[in-house]
Amino acid sequence: MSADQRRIQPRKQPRQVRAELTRQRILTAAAHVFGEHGYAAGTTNRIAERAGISIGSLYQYFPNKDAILAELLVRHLDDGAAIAERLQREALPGPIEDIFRLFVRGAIESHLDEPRLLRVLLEQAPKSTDVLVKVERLKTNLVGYLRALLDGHPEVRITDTETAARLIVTTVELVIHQLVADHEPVDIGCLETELVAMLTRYVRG
Amino acid sequence: MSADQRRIQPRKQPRQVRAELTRQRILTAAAHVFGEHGYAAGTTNRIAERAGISIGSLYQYFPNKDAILAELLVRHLDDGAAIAERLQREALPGPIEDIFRLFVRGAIESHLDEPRLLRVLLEQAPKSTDVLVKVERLKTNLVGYLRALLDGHPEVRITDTETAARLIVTTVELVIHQLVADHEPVDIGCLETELVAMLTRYVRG
DNA sequence: CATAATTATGAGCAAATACTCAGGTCTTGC
DNA sequence: GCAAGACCTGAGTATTTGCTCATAATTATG
Repeated sequence: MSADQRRIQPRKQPRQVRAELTRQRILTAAAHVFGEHGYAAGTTNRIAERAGISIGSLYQYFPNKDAILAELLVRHLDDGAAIAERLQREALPGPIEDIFRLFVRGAIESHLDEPRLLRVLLEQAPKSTDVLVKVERLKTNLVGYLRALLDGHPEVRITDTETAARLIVTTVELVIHQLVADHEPVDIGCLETELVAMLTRYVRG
Repeated sequence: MSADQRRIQPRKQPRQVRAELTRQRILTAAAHVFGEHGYAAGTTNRIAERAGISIGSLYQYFPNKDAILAELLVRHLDDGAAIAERLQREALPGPIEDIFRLFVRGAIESHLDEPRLLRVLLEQAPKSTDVLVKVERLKTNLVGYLRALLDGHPEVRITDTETAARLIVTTVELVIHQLVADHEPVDIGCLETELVAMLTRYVRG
């Protein structure tokens, strides 16, 4: 397939309005197609067709197929980072349970639309170093914040806060991915309640 | 790509010893190649090359590429089912913490070798109805067993045992998949300890 | 209105790859 | 030792698909 991706800028910059519009149409179509067919079967021609443009136009805005999915992933990561930042401002000192609830809600919130695409993003996304760094940065940020929280909160009775923070972040992320994108419809409310309960009782010892 | 898979039996049956040997060599090679390159880039020619046989021989034992991965998945599922069955016999009435530890250890145990392949299996495996049924059956079995355990154990103080059982099974499965196949080496011992602690405190209320 | 710049088109190329088949080699059974 | 069947071979086929490029259409500029 491909692994190079040496051409970063497929063209200089979109300068007209219709150009930016076409770009958006491509990304929207790609989100649908990748979510529907997966990455391998989500062909560029299909994306162009769904976007209502020609295949040539598509390649004027993206250097290759990987770049399209990477762009979608970057957008999702930026959304996640924004939510995480918001949470870190909102979460005033209070019961650890409330903080966890905010945390879990934020995670659920950012995965409600387009769960199928999300799955593709995280499972089959081409692992360009550029994007991987961004993923790692977001995760490290979350883990660091959570660890500081665990260290400073009076309710918390845990020694290995490093491992605990990682476990919590990983658990929330994965469980939500799984259950939101799952075939069997799970009640989101129940899930939230139980997940928060699990985390709370865990850290309170 | 492919989605048919109408030819189930590529040939009647292996009747000589070398035939069965070749079959094994193909599966072993496929496990390596899929684990190394992923499903899409794990070409049948590469598998044949690694197995030291010709591409024609490969297609005498498997009707198509999907079938090879499906066979690997079925084997892993059978292993998992065997371990689960063993656990359900071993786990005598005792502290819930000990039971969870056995549970977690069993899960880790069955994912230690070939973690990369495991990832491919679960993320990119072709979802033939046949295999999906087997996955669902194993999961339902585990959830049912765990729910009965939660319902009957004196230490447990949880009302929604159905959701709890699902949450626990999902969490253990996903966290272990993630951390075992992860790039960053996480201490398995720490992980086991914390995971068991989390589950135990969760169900004890 | 004329010229240049930007954007759009889509037939077709090159490469990759799942899979076939005609014809070999090895094993078995008598 | 000799057929008959089981097993193996690998060059080649058919198809898919990411992507290019020559050309056309549209928009900006002066």
